[in-house]
Amino acid sequence: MKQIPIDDYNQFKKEVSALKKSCYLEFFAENPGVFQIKKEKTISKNLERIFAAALKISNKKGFHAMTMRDLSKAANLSTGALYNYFSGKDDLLAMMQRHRRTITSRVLKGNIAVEKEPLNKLRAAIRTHLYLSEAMQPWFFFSYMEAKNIGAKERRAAVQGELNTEKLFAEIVDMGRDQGIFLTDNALMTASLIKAMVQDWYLKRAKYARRNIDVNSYARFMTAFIESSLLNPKFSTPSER
Amino acid sequence: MKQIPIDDYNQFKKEVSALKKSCYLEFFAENPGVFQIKKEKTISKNLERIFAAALKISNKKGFHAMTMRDLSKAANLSTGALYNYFSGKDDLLAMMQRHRRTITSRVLKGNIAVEKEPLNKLRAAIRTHLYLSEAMQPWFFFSYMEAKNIGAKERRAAVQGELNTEKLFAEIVDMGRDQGIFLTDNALMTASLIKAMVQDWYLKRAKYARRNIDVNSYARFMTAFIESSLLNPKFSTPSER
DNA sequence: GTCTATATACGGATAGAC
DNA sequence: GTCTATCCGTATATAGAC
Repeated sequence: MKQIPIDDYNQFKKEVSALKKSCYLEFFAENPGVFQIKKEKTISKNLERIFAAALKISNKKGFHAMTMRDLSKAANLSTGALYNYFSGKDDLLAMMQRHRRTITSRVLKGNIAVEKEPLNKLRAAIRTHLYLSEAMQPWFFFSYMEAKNIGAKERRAAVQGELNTEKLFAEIVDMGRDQGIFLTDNALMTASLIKAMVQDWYLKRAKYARRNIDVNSYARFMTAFIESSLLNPKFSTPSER
Repeated sequence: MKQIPIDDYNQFKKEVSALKKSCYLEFFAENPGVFQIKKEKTISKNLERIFAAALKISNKKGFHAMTMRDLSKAANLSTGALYNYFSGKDDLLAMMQRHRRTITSRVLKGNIAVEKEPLNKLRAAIRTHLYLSEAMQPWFFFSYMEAKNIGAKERRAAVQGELNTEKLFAEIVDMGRDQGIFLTDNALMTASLIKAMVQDWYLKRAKYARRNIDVNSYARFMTAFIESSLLNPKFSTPSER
């Protein structure tokens, strides 16, 4: 997975946007016959419209409350046409969950792997997660809120995805502890708390927007707060930026 | 509001249980004519069954996906009888949201007011919030997940309730900073992060249960993590417990 | 590929007996 | 107070024309 720079949000956003599109096509290539549609161009364009509409409506009143009529109107496609892109509402939900998970996993792993020092890894992990959930906020909000409303198999995948993300954080904290840079008696619990904080960013987006706190301010504050708790004073470095 | 002790969870739980029941009766007394029911005993017993059933089903598959038939079966009342206790699904949802908010606000404010020192206030606030959301976990999970699926007026009340809770934390941090005990350059942001961490407790209950982390371990770890970040080293005290 | 029209089922709410 | 039976709107999904 190629790395996406994490010091410039605008640059990051552009690359995520490209990655999203390439994932549609990849999915299309890997699952021939799932769609009744032939042309890549058509499918890519319409999937994007469908997803955007589904996110907008679901995040306002819930996926289950969104009707196919709602969706067809917002996506500018008839209800009949929608069924060329997914086999039913459940299927649409599952597709969207998978799409978000795939992108998250790729971007996170890629960006963390680039860094070698625990402290830099931790900073990269936090900032990448924040940037990604900012660039795809409706997707993250949707995934979180609708996670329980899917079939058992898909739900297990969703839970597992969450645990994997947490594990990424935990491994970094663990490594830092082993090197004496971080002080903690429970790396996994530390990771849980960090995860809670990064999730708050996309779950309470409106609140932070009202207070004029953008993703960079949030990243700076959160990082400083965590490092102030976690860093071994013996190794203290000037704080980031 | 009388204080509920926060060093013993079992004791706490018992008192919250009593408070819950008294809130039903209070609501009943304050709104004569809302219910078609006459006897306090009947209404209290059935409301409890209805709420319990609604929480169980909604938290599994979402309030909107729960049908009146589901609810009637789980509550052991016919669909017709249910309408003696609320005027429709929307009304039920709103009632439940209000009930949770009322209790939260009373208990939190009461327990914080007892303490005078910022550090003790902070510890009381965190532990009370954790204990309360533990004793009423299904209620808190429900309120969070269904907050967006209600009418505009009720939603404003829900958002305001959240902000009030956050403000309780922020005021404590502010006071501590003024007294030189806490080090922070943004009390409100600190409160937001603390709130994100206490919320994680009731949102990811299953995860922590699987790891054998109970509410007391969580409280200890979280408190230690925050204090390690926030406390002015000049004033450092031996950590709690 | 997309549309309109429609089959079919399901859910909220009420009527009226007991 | 609670039940059963039922009305009626609405939702998903499909059929078939273009």
